[in-house]
Amino acid sequence: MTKRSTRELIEENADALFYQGGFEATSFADIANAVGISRGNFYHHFKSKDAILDAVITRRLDATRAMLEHWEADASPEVRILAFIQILITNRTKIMAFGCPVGTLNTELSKLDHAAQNRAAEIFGLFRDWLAKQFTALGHNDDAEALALHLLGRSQGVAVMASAFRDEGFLRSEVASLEDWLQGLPQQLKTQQLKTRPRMTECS
Amino acid sequence: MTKRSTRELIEENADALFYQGGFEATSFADIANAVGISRGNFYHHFKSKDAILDAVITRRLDATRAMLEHWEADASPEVRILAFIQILITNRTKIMAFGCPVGTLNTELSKLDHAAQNRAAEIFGLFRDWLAKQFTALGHNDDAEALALHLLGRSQGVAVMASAFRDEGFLRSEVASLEDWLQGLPQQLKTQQLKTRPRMTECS
DNA sequence: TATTGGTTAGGACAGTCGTCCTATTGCTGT
DNA sequence: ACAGCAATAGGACGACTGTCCTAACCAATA
Repeated sequence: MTKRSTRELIEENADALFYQGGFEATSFADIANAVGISRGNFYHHFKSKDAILDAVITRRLDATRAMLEHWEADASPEVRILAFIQILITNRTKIMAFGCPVGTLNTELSKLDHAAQNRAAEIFGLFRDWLAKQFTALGHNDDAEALALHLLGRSQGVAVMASAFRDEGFLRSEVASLEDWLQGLPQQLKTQQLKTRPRMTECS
Repeated sequence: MTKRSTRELIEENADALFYQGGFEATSFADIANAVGISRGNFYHHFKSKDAILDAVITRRLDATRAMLEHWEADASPEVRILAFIQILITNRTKIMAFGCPVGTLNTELSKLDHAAQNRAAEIFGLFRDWLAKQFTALGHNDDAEALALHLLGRSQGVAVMASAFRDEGFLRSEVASLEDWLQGLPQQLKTQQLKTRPRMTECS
């Protein structure tokens, strides 16, 4: 395994701690303790708490770009959008415990009136633009961005409610509903029909 | 105007500050300063920060019950559910700045692993049960609760995204989409047809 | 070997946090 | 008028915060 630098270790641990406990509630001491270094050493790599937040957001932006690029290898726009929807299932345990990393960070930074909130929203922007591209490929010329935002919003709602109630059944039910919603969209240029599969009870 | 007691003033200010800045980021000094009293006086009324959080949650539970009871005066279940959807419009400015008070509090308390998160989720529970009652009145015997949770989740997603992007157009578009979703539901026992009205561009 | 410069540790700093204590004020009932 | 008690003010407390400083280490180079 590649040995990661101290700076990378700090970013990794800060990323996880900000997700699990929130930015404000996570202290320098928490991060330094998780990495196993002194606060002085920490300060040698990041000169302020905002600097580490900035690095974490950059890290998440990069990770998101890489994930979206990876999904581009999928056969059709439908399958790519389904890959997005499926992350709710893949990350369900963490989502039920801590919510969506993107949504909760934006929510917190909004309340703190933090300057980095705009950069955090860019992560949403990446998903929005990528999803809009997929919907455009499905023939939605005028409403591709609206569809992308709608899907993003639905996902965020699922994360918030599943976290508040710790309700995996609700999460799975809403994912099934989203998949049906995608399948039911009018698709002018649709080239490939998804095979139908059994679904859970749904409500829309 | 009725003169409010110091305790009520504390609860009011703490409620607003917890909403606007978050629970963790709001200090005793912030609240005492907003009310205009000393920290010592504050501690005479609430012996810990958890105690004031508990009072704020109780306050929100009571306010929610009162609001739901008030909506019961509306003519039909459809109109009552529409009243719920319309709070996104009514509170749009605050929602775009601070998100949904219920959702953001639950999100924060989840991350803090705070014992009061269960009580905070009860506020969602009030909405869920009330909405389920309305859907049941519309003839949805089996899926009333699923419909209620779906609508709650949709609303939460709207709040998160509208707050992240400060996008009022998205908020209004999603509200219109929700109204159409409600109107398009199969309603076995529907007694009154809503009059159609012009809608914004929507995406589902 | 001597020097350099990046890395690390650990403590100092002022400020703030939630909490607690004491003294004083002000009202109420007798 | 006086006793009693709630309400209020203000400061002390230890712990923790983000920040900064200095000294030691360690590897590479001259």
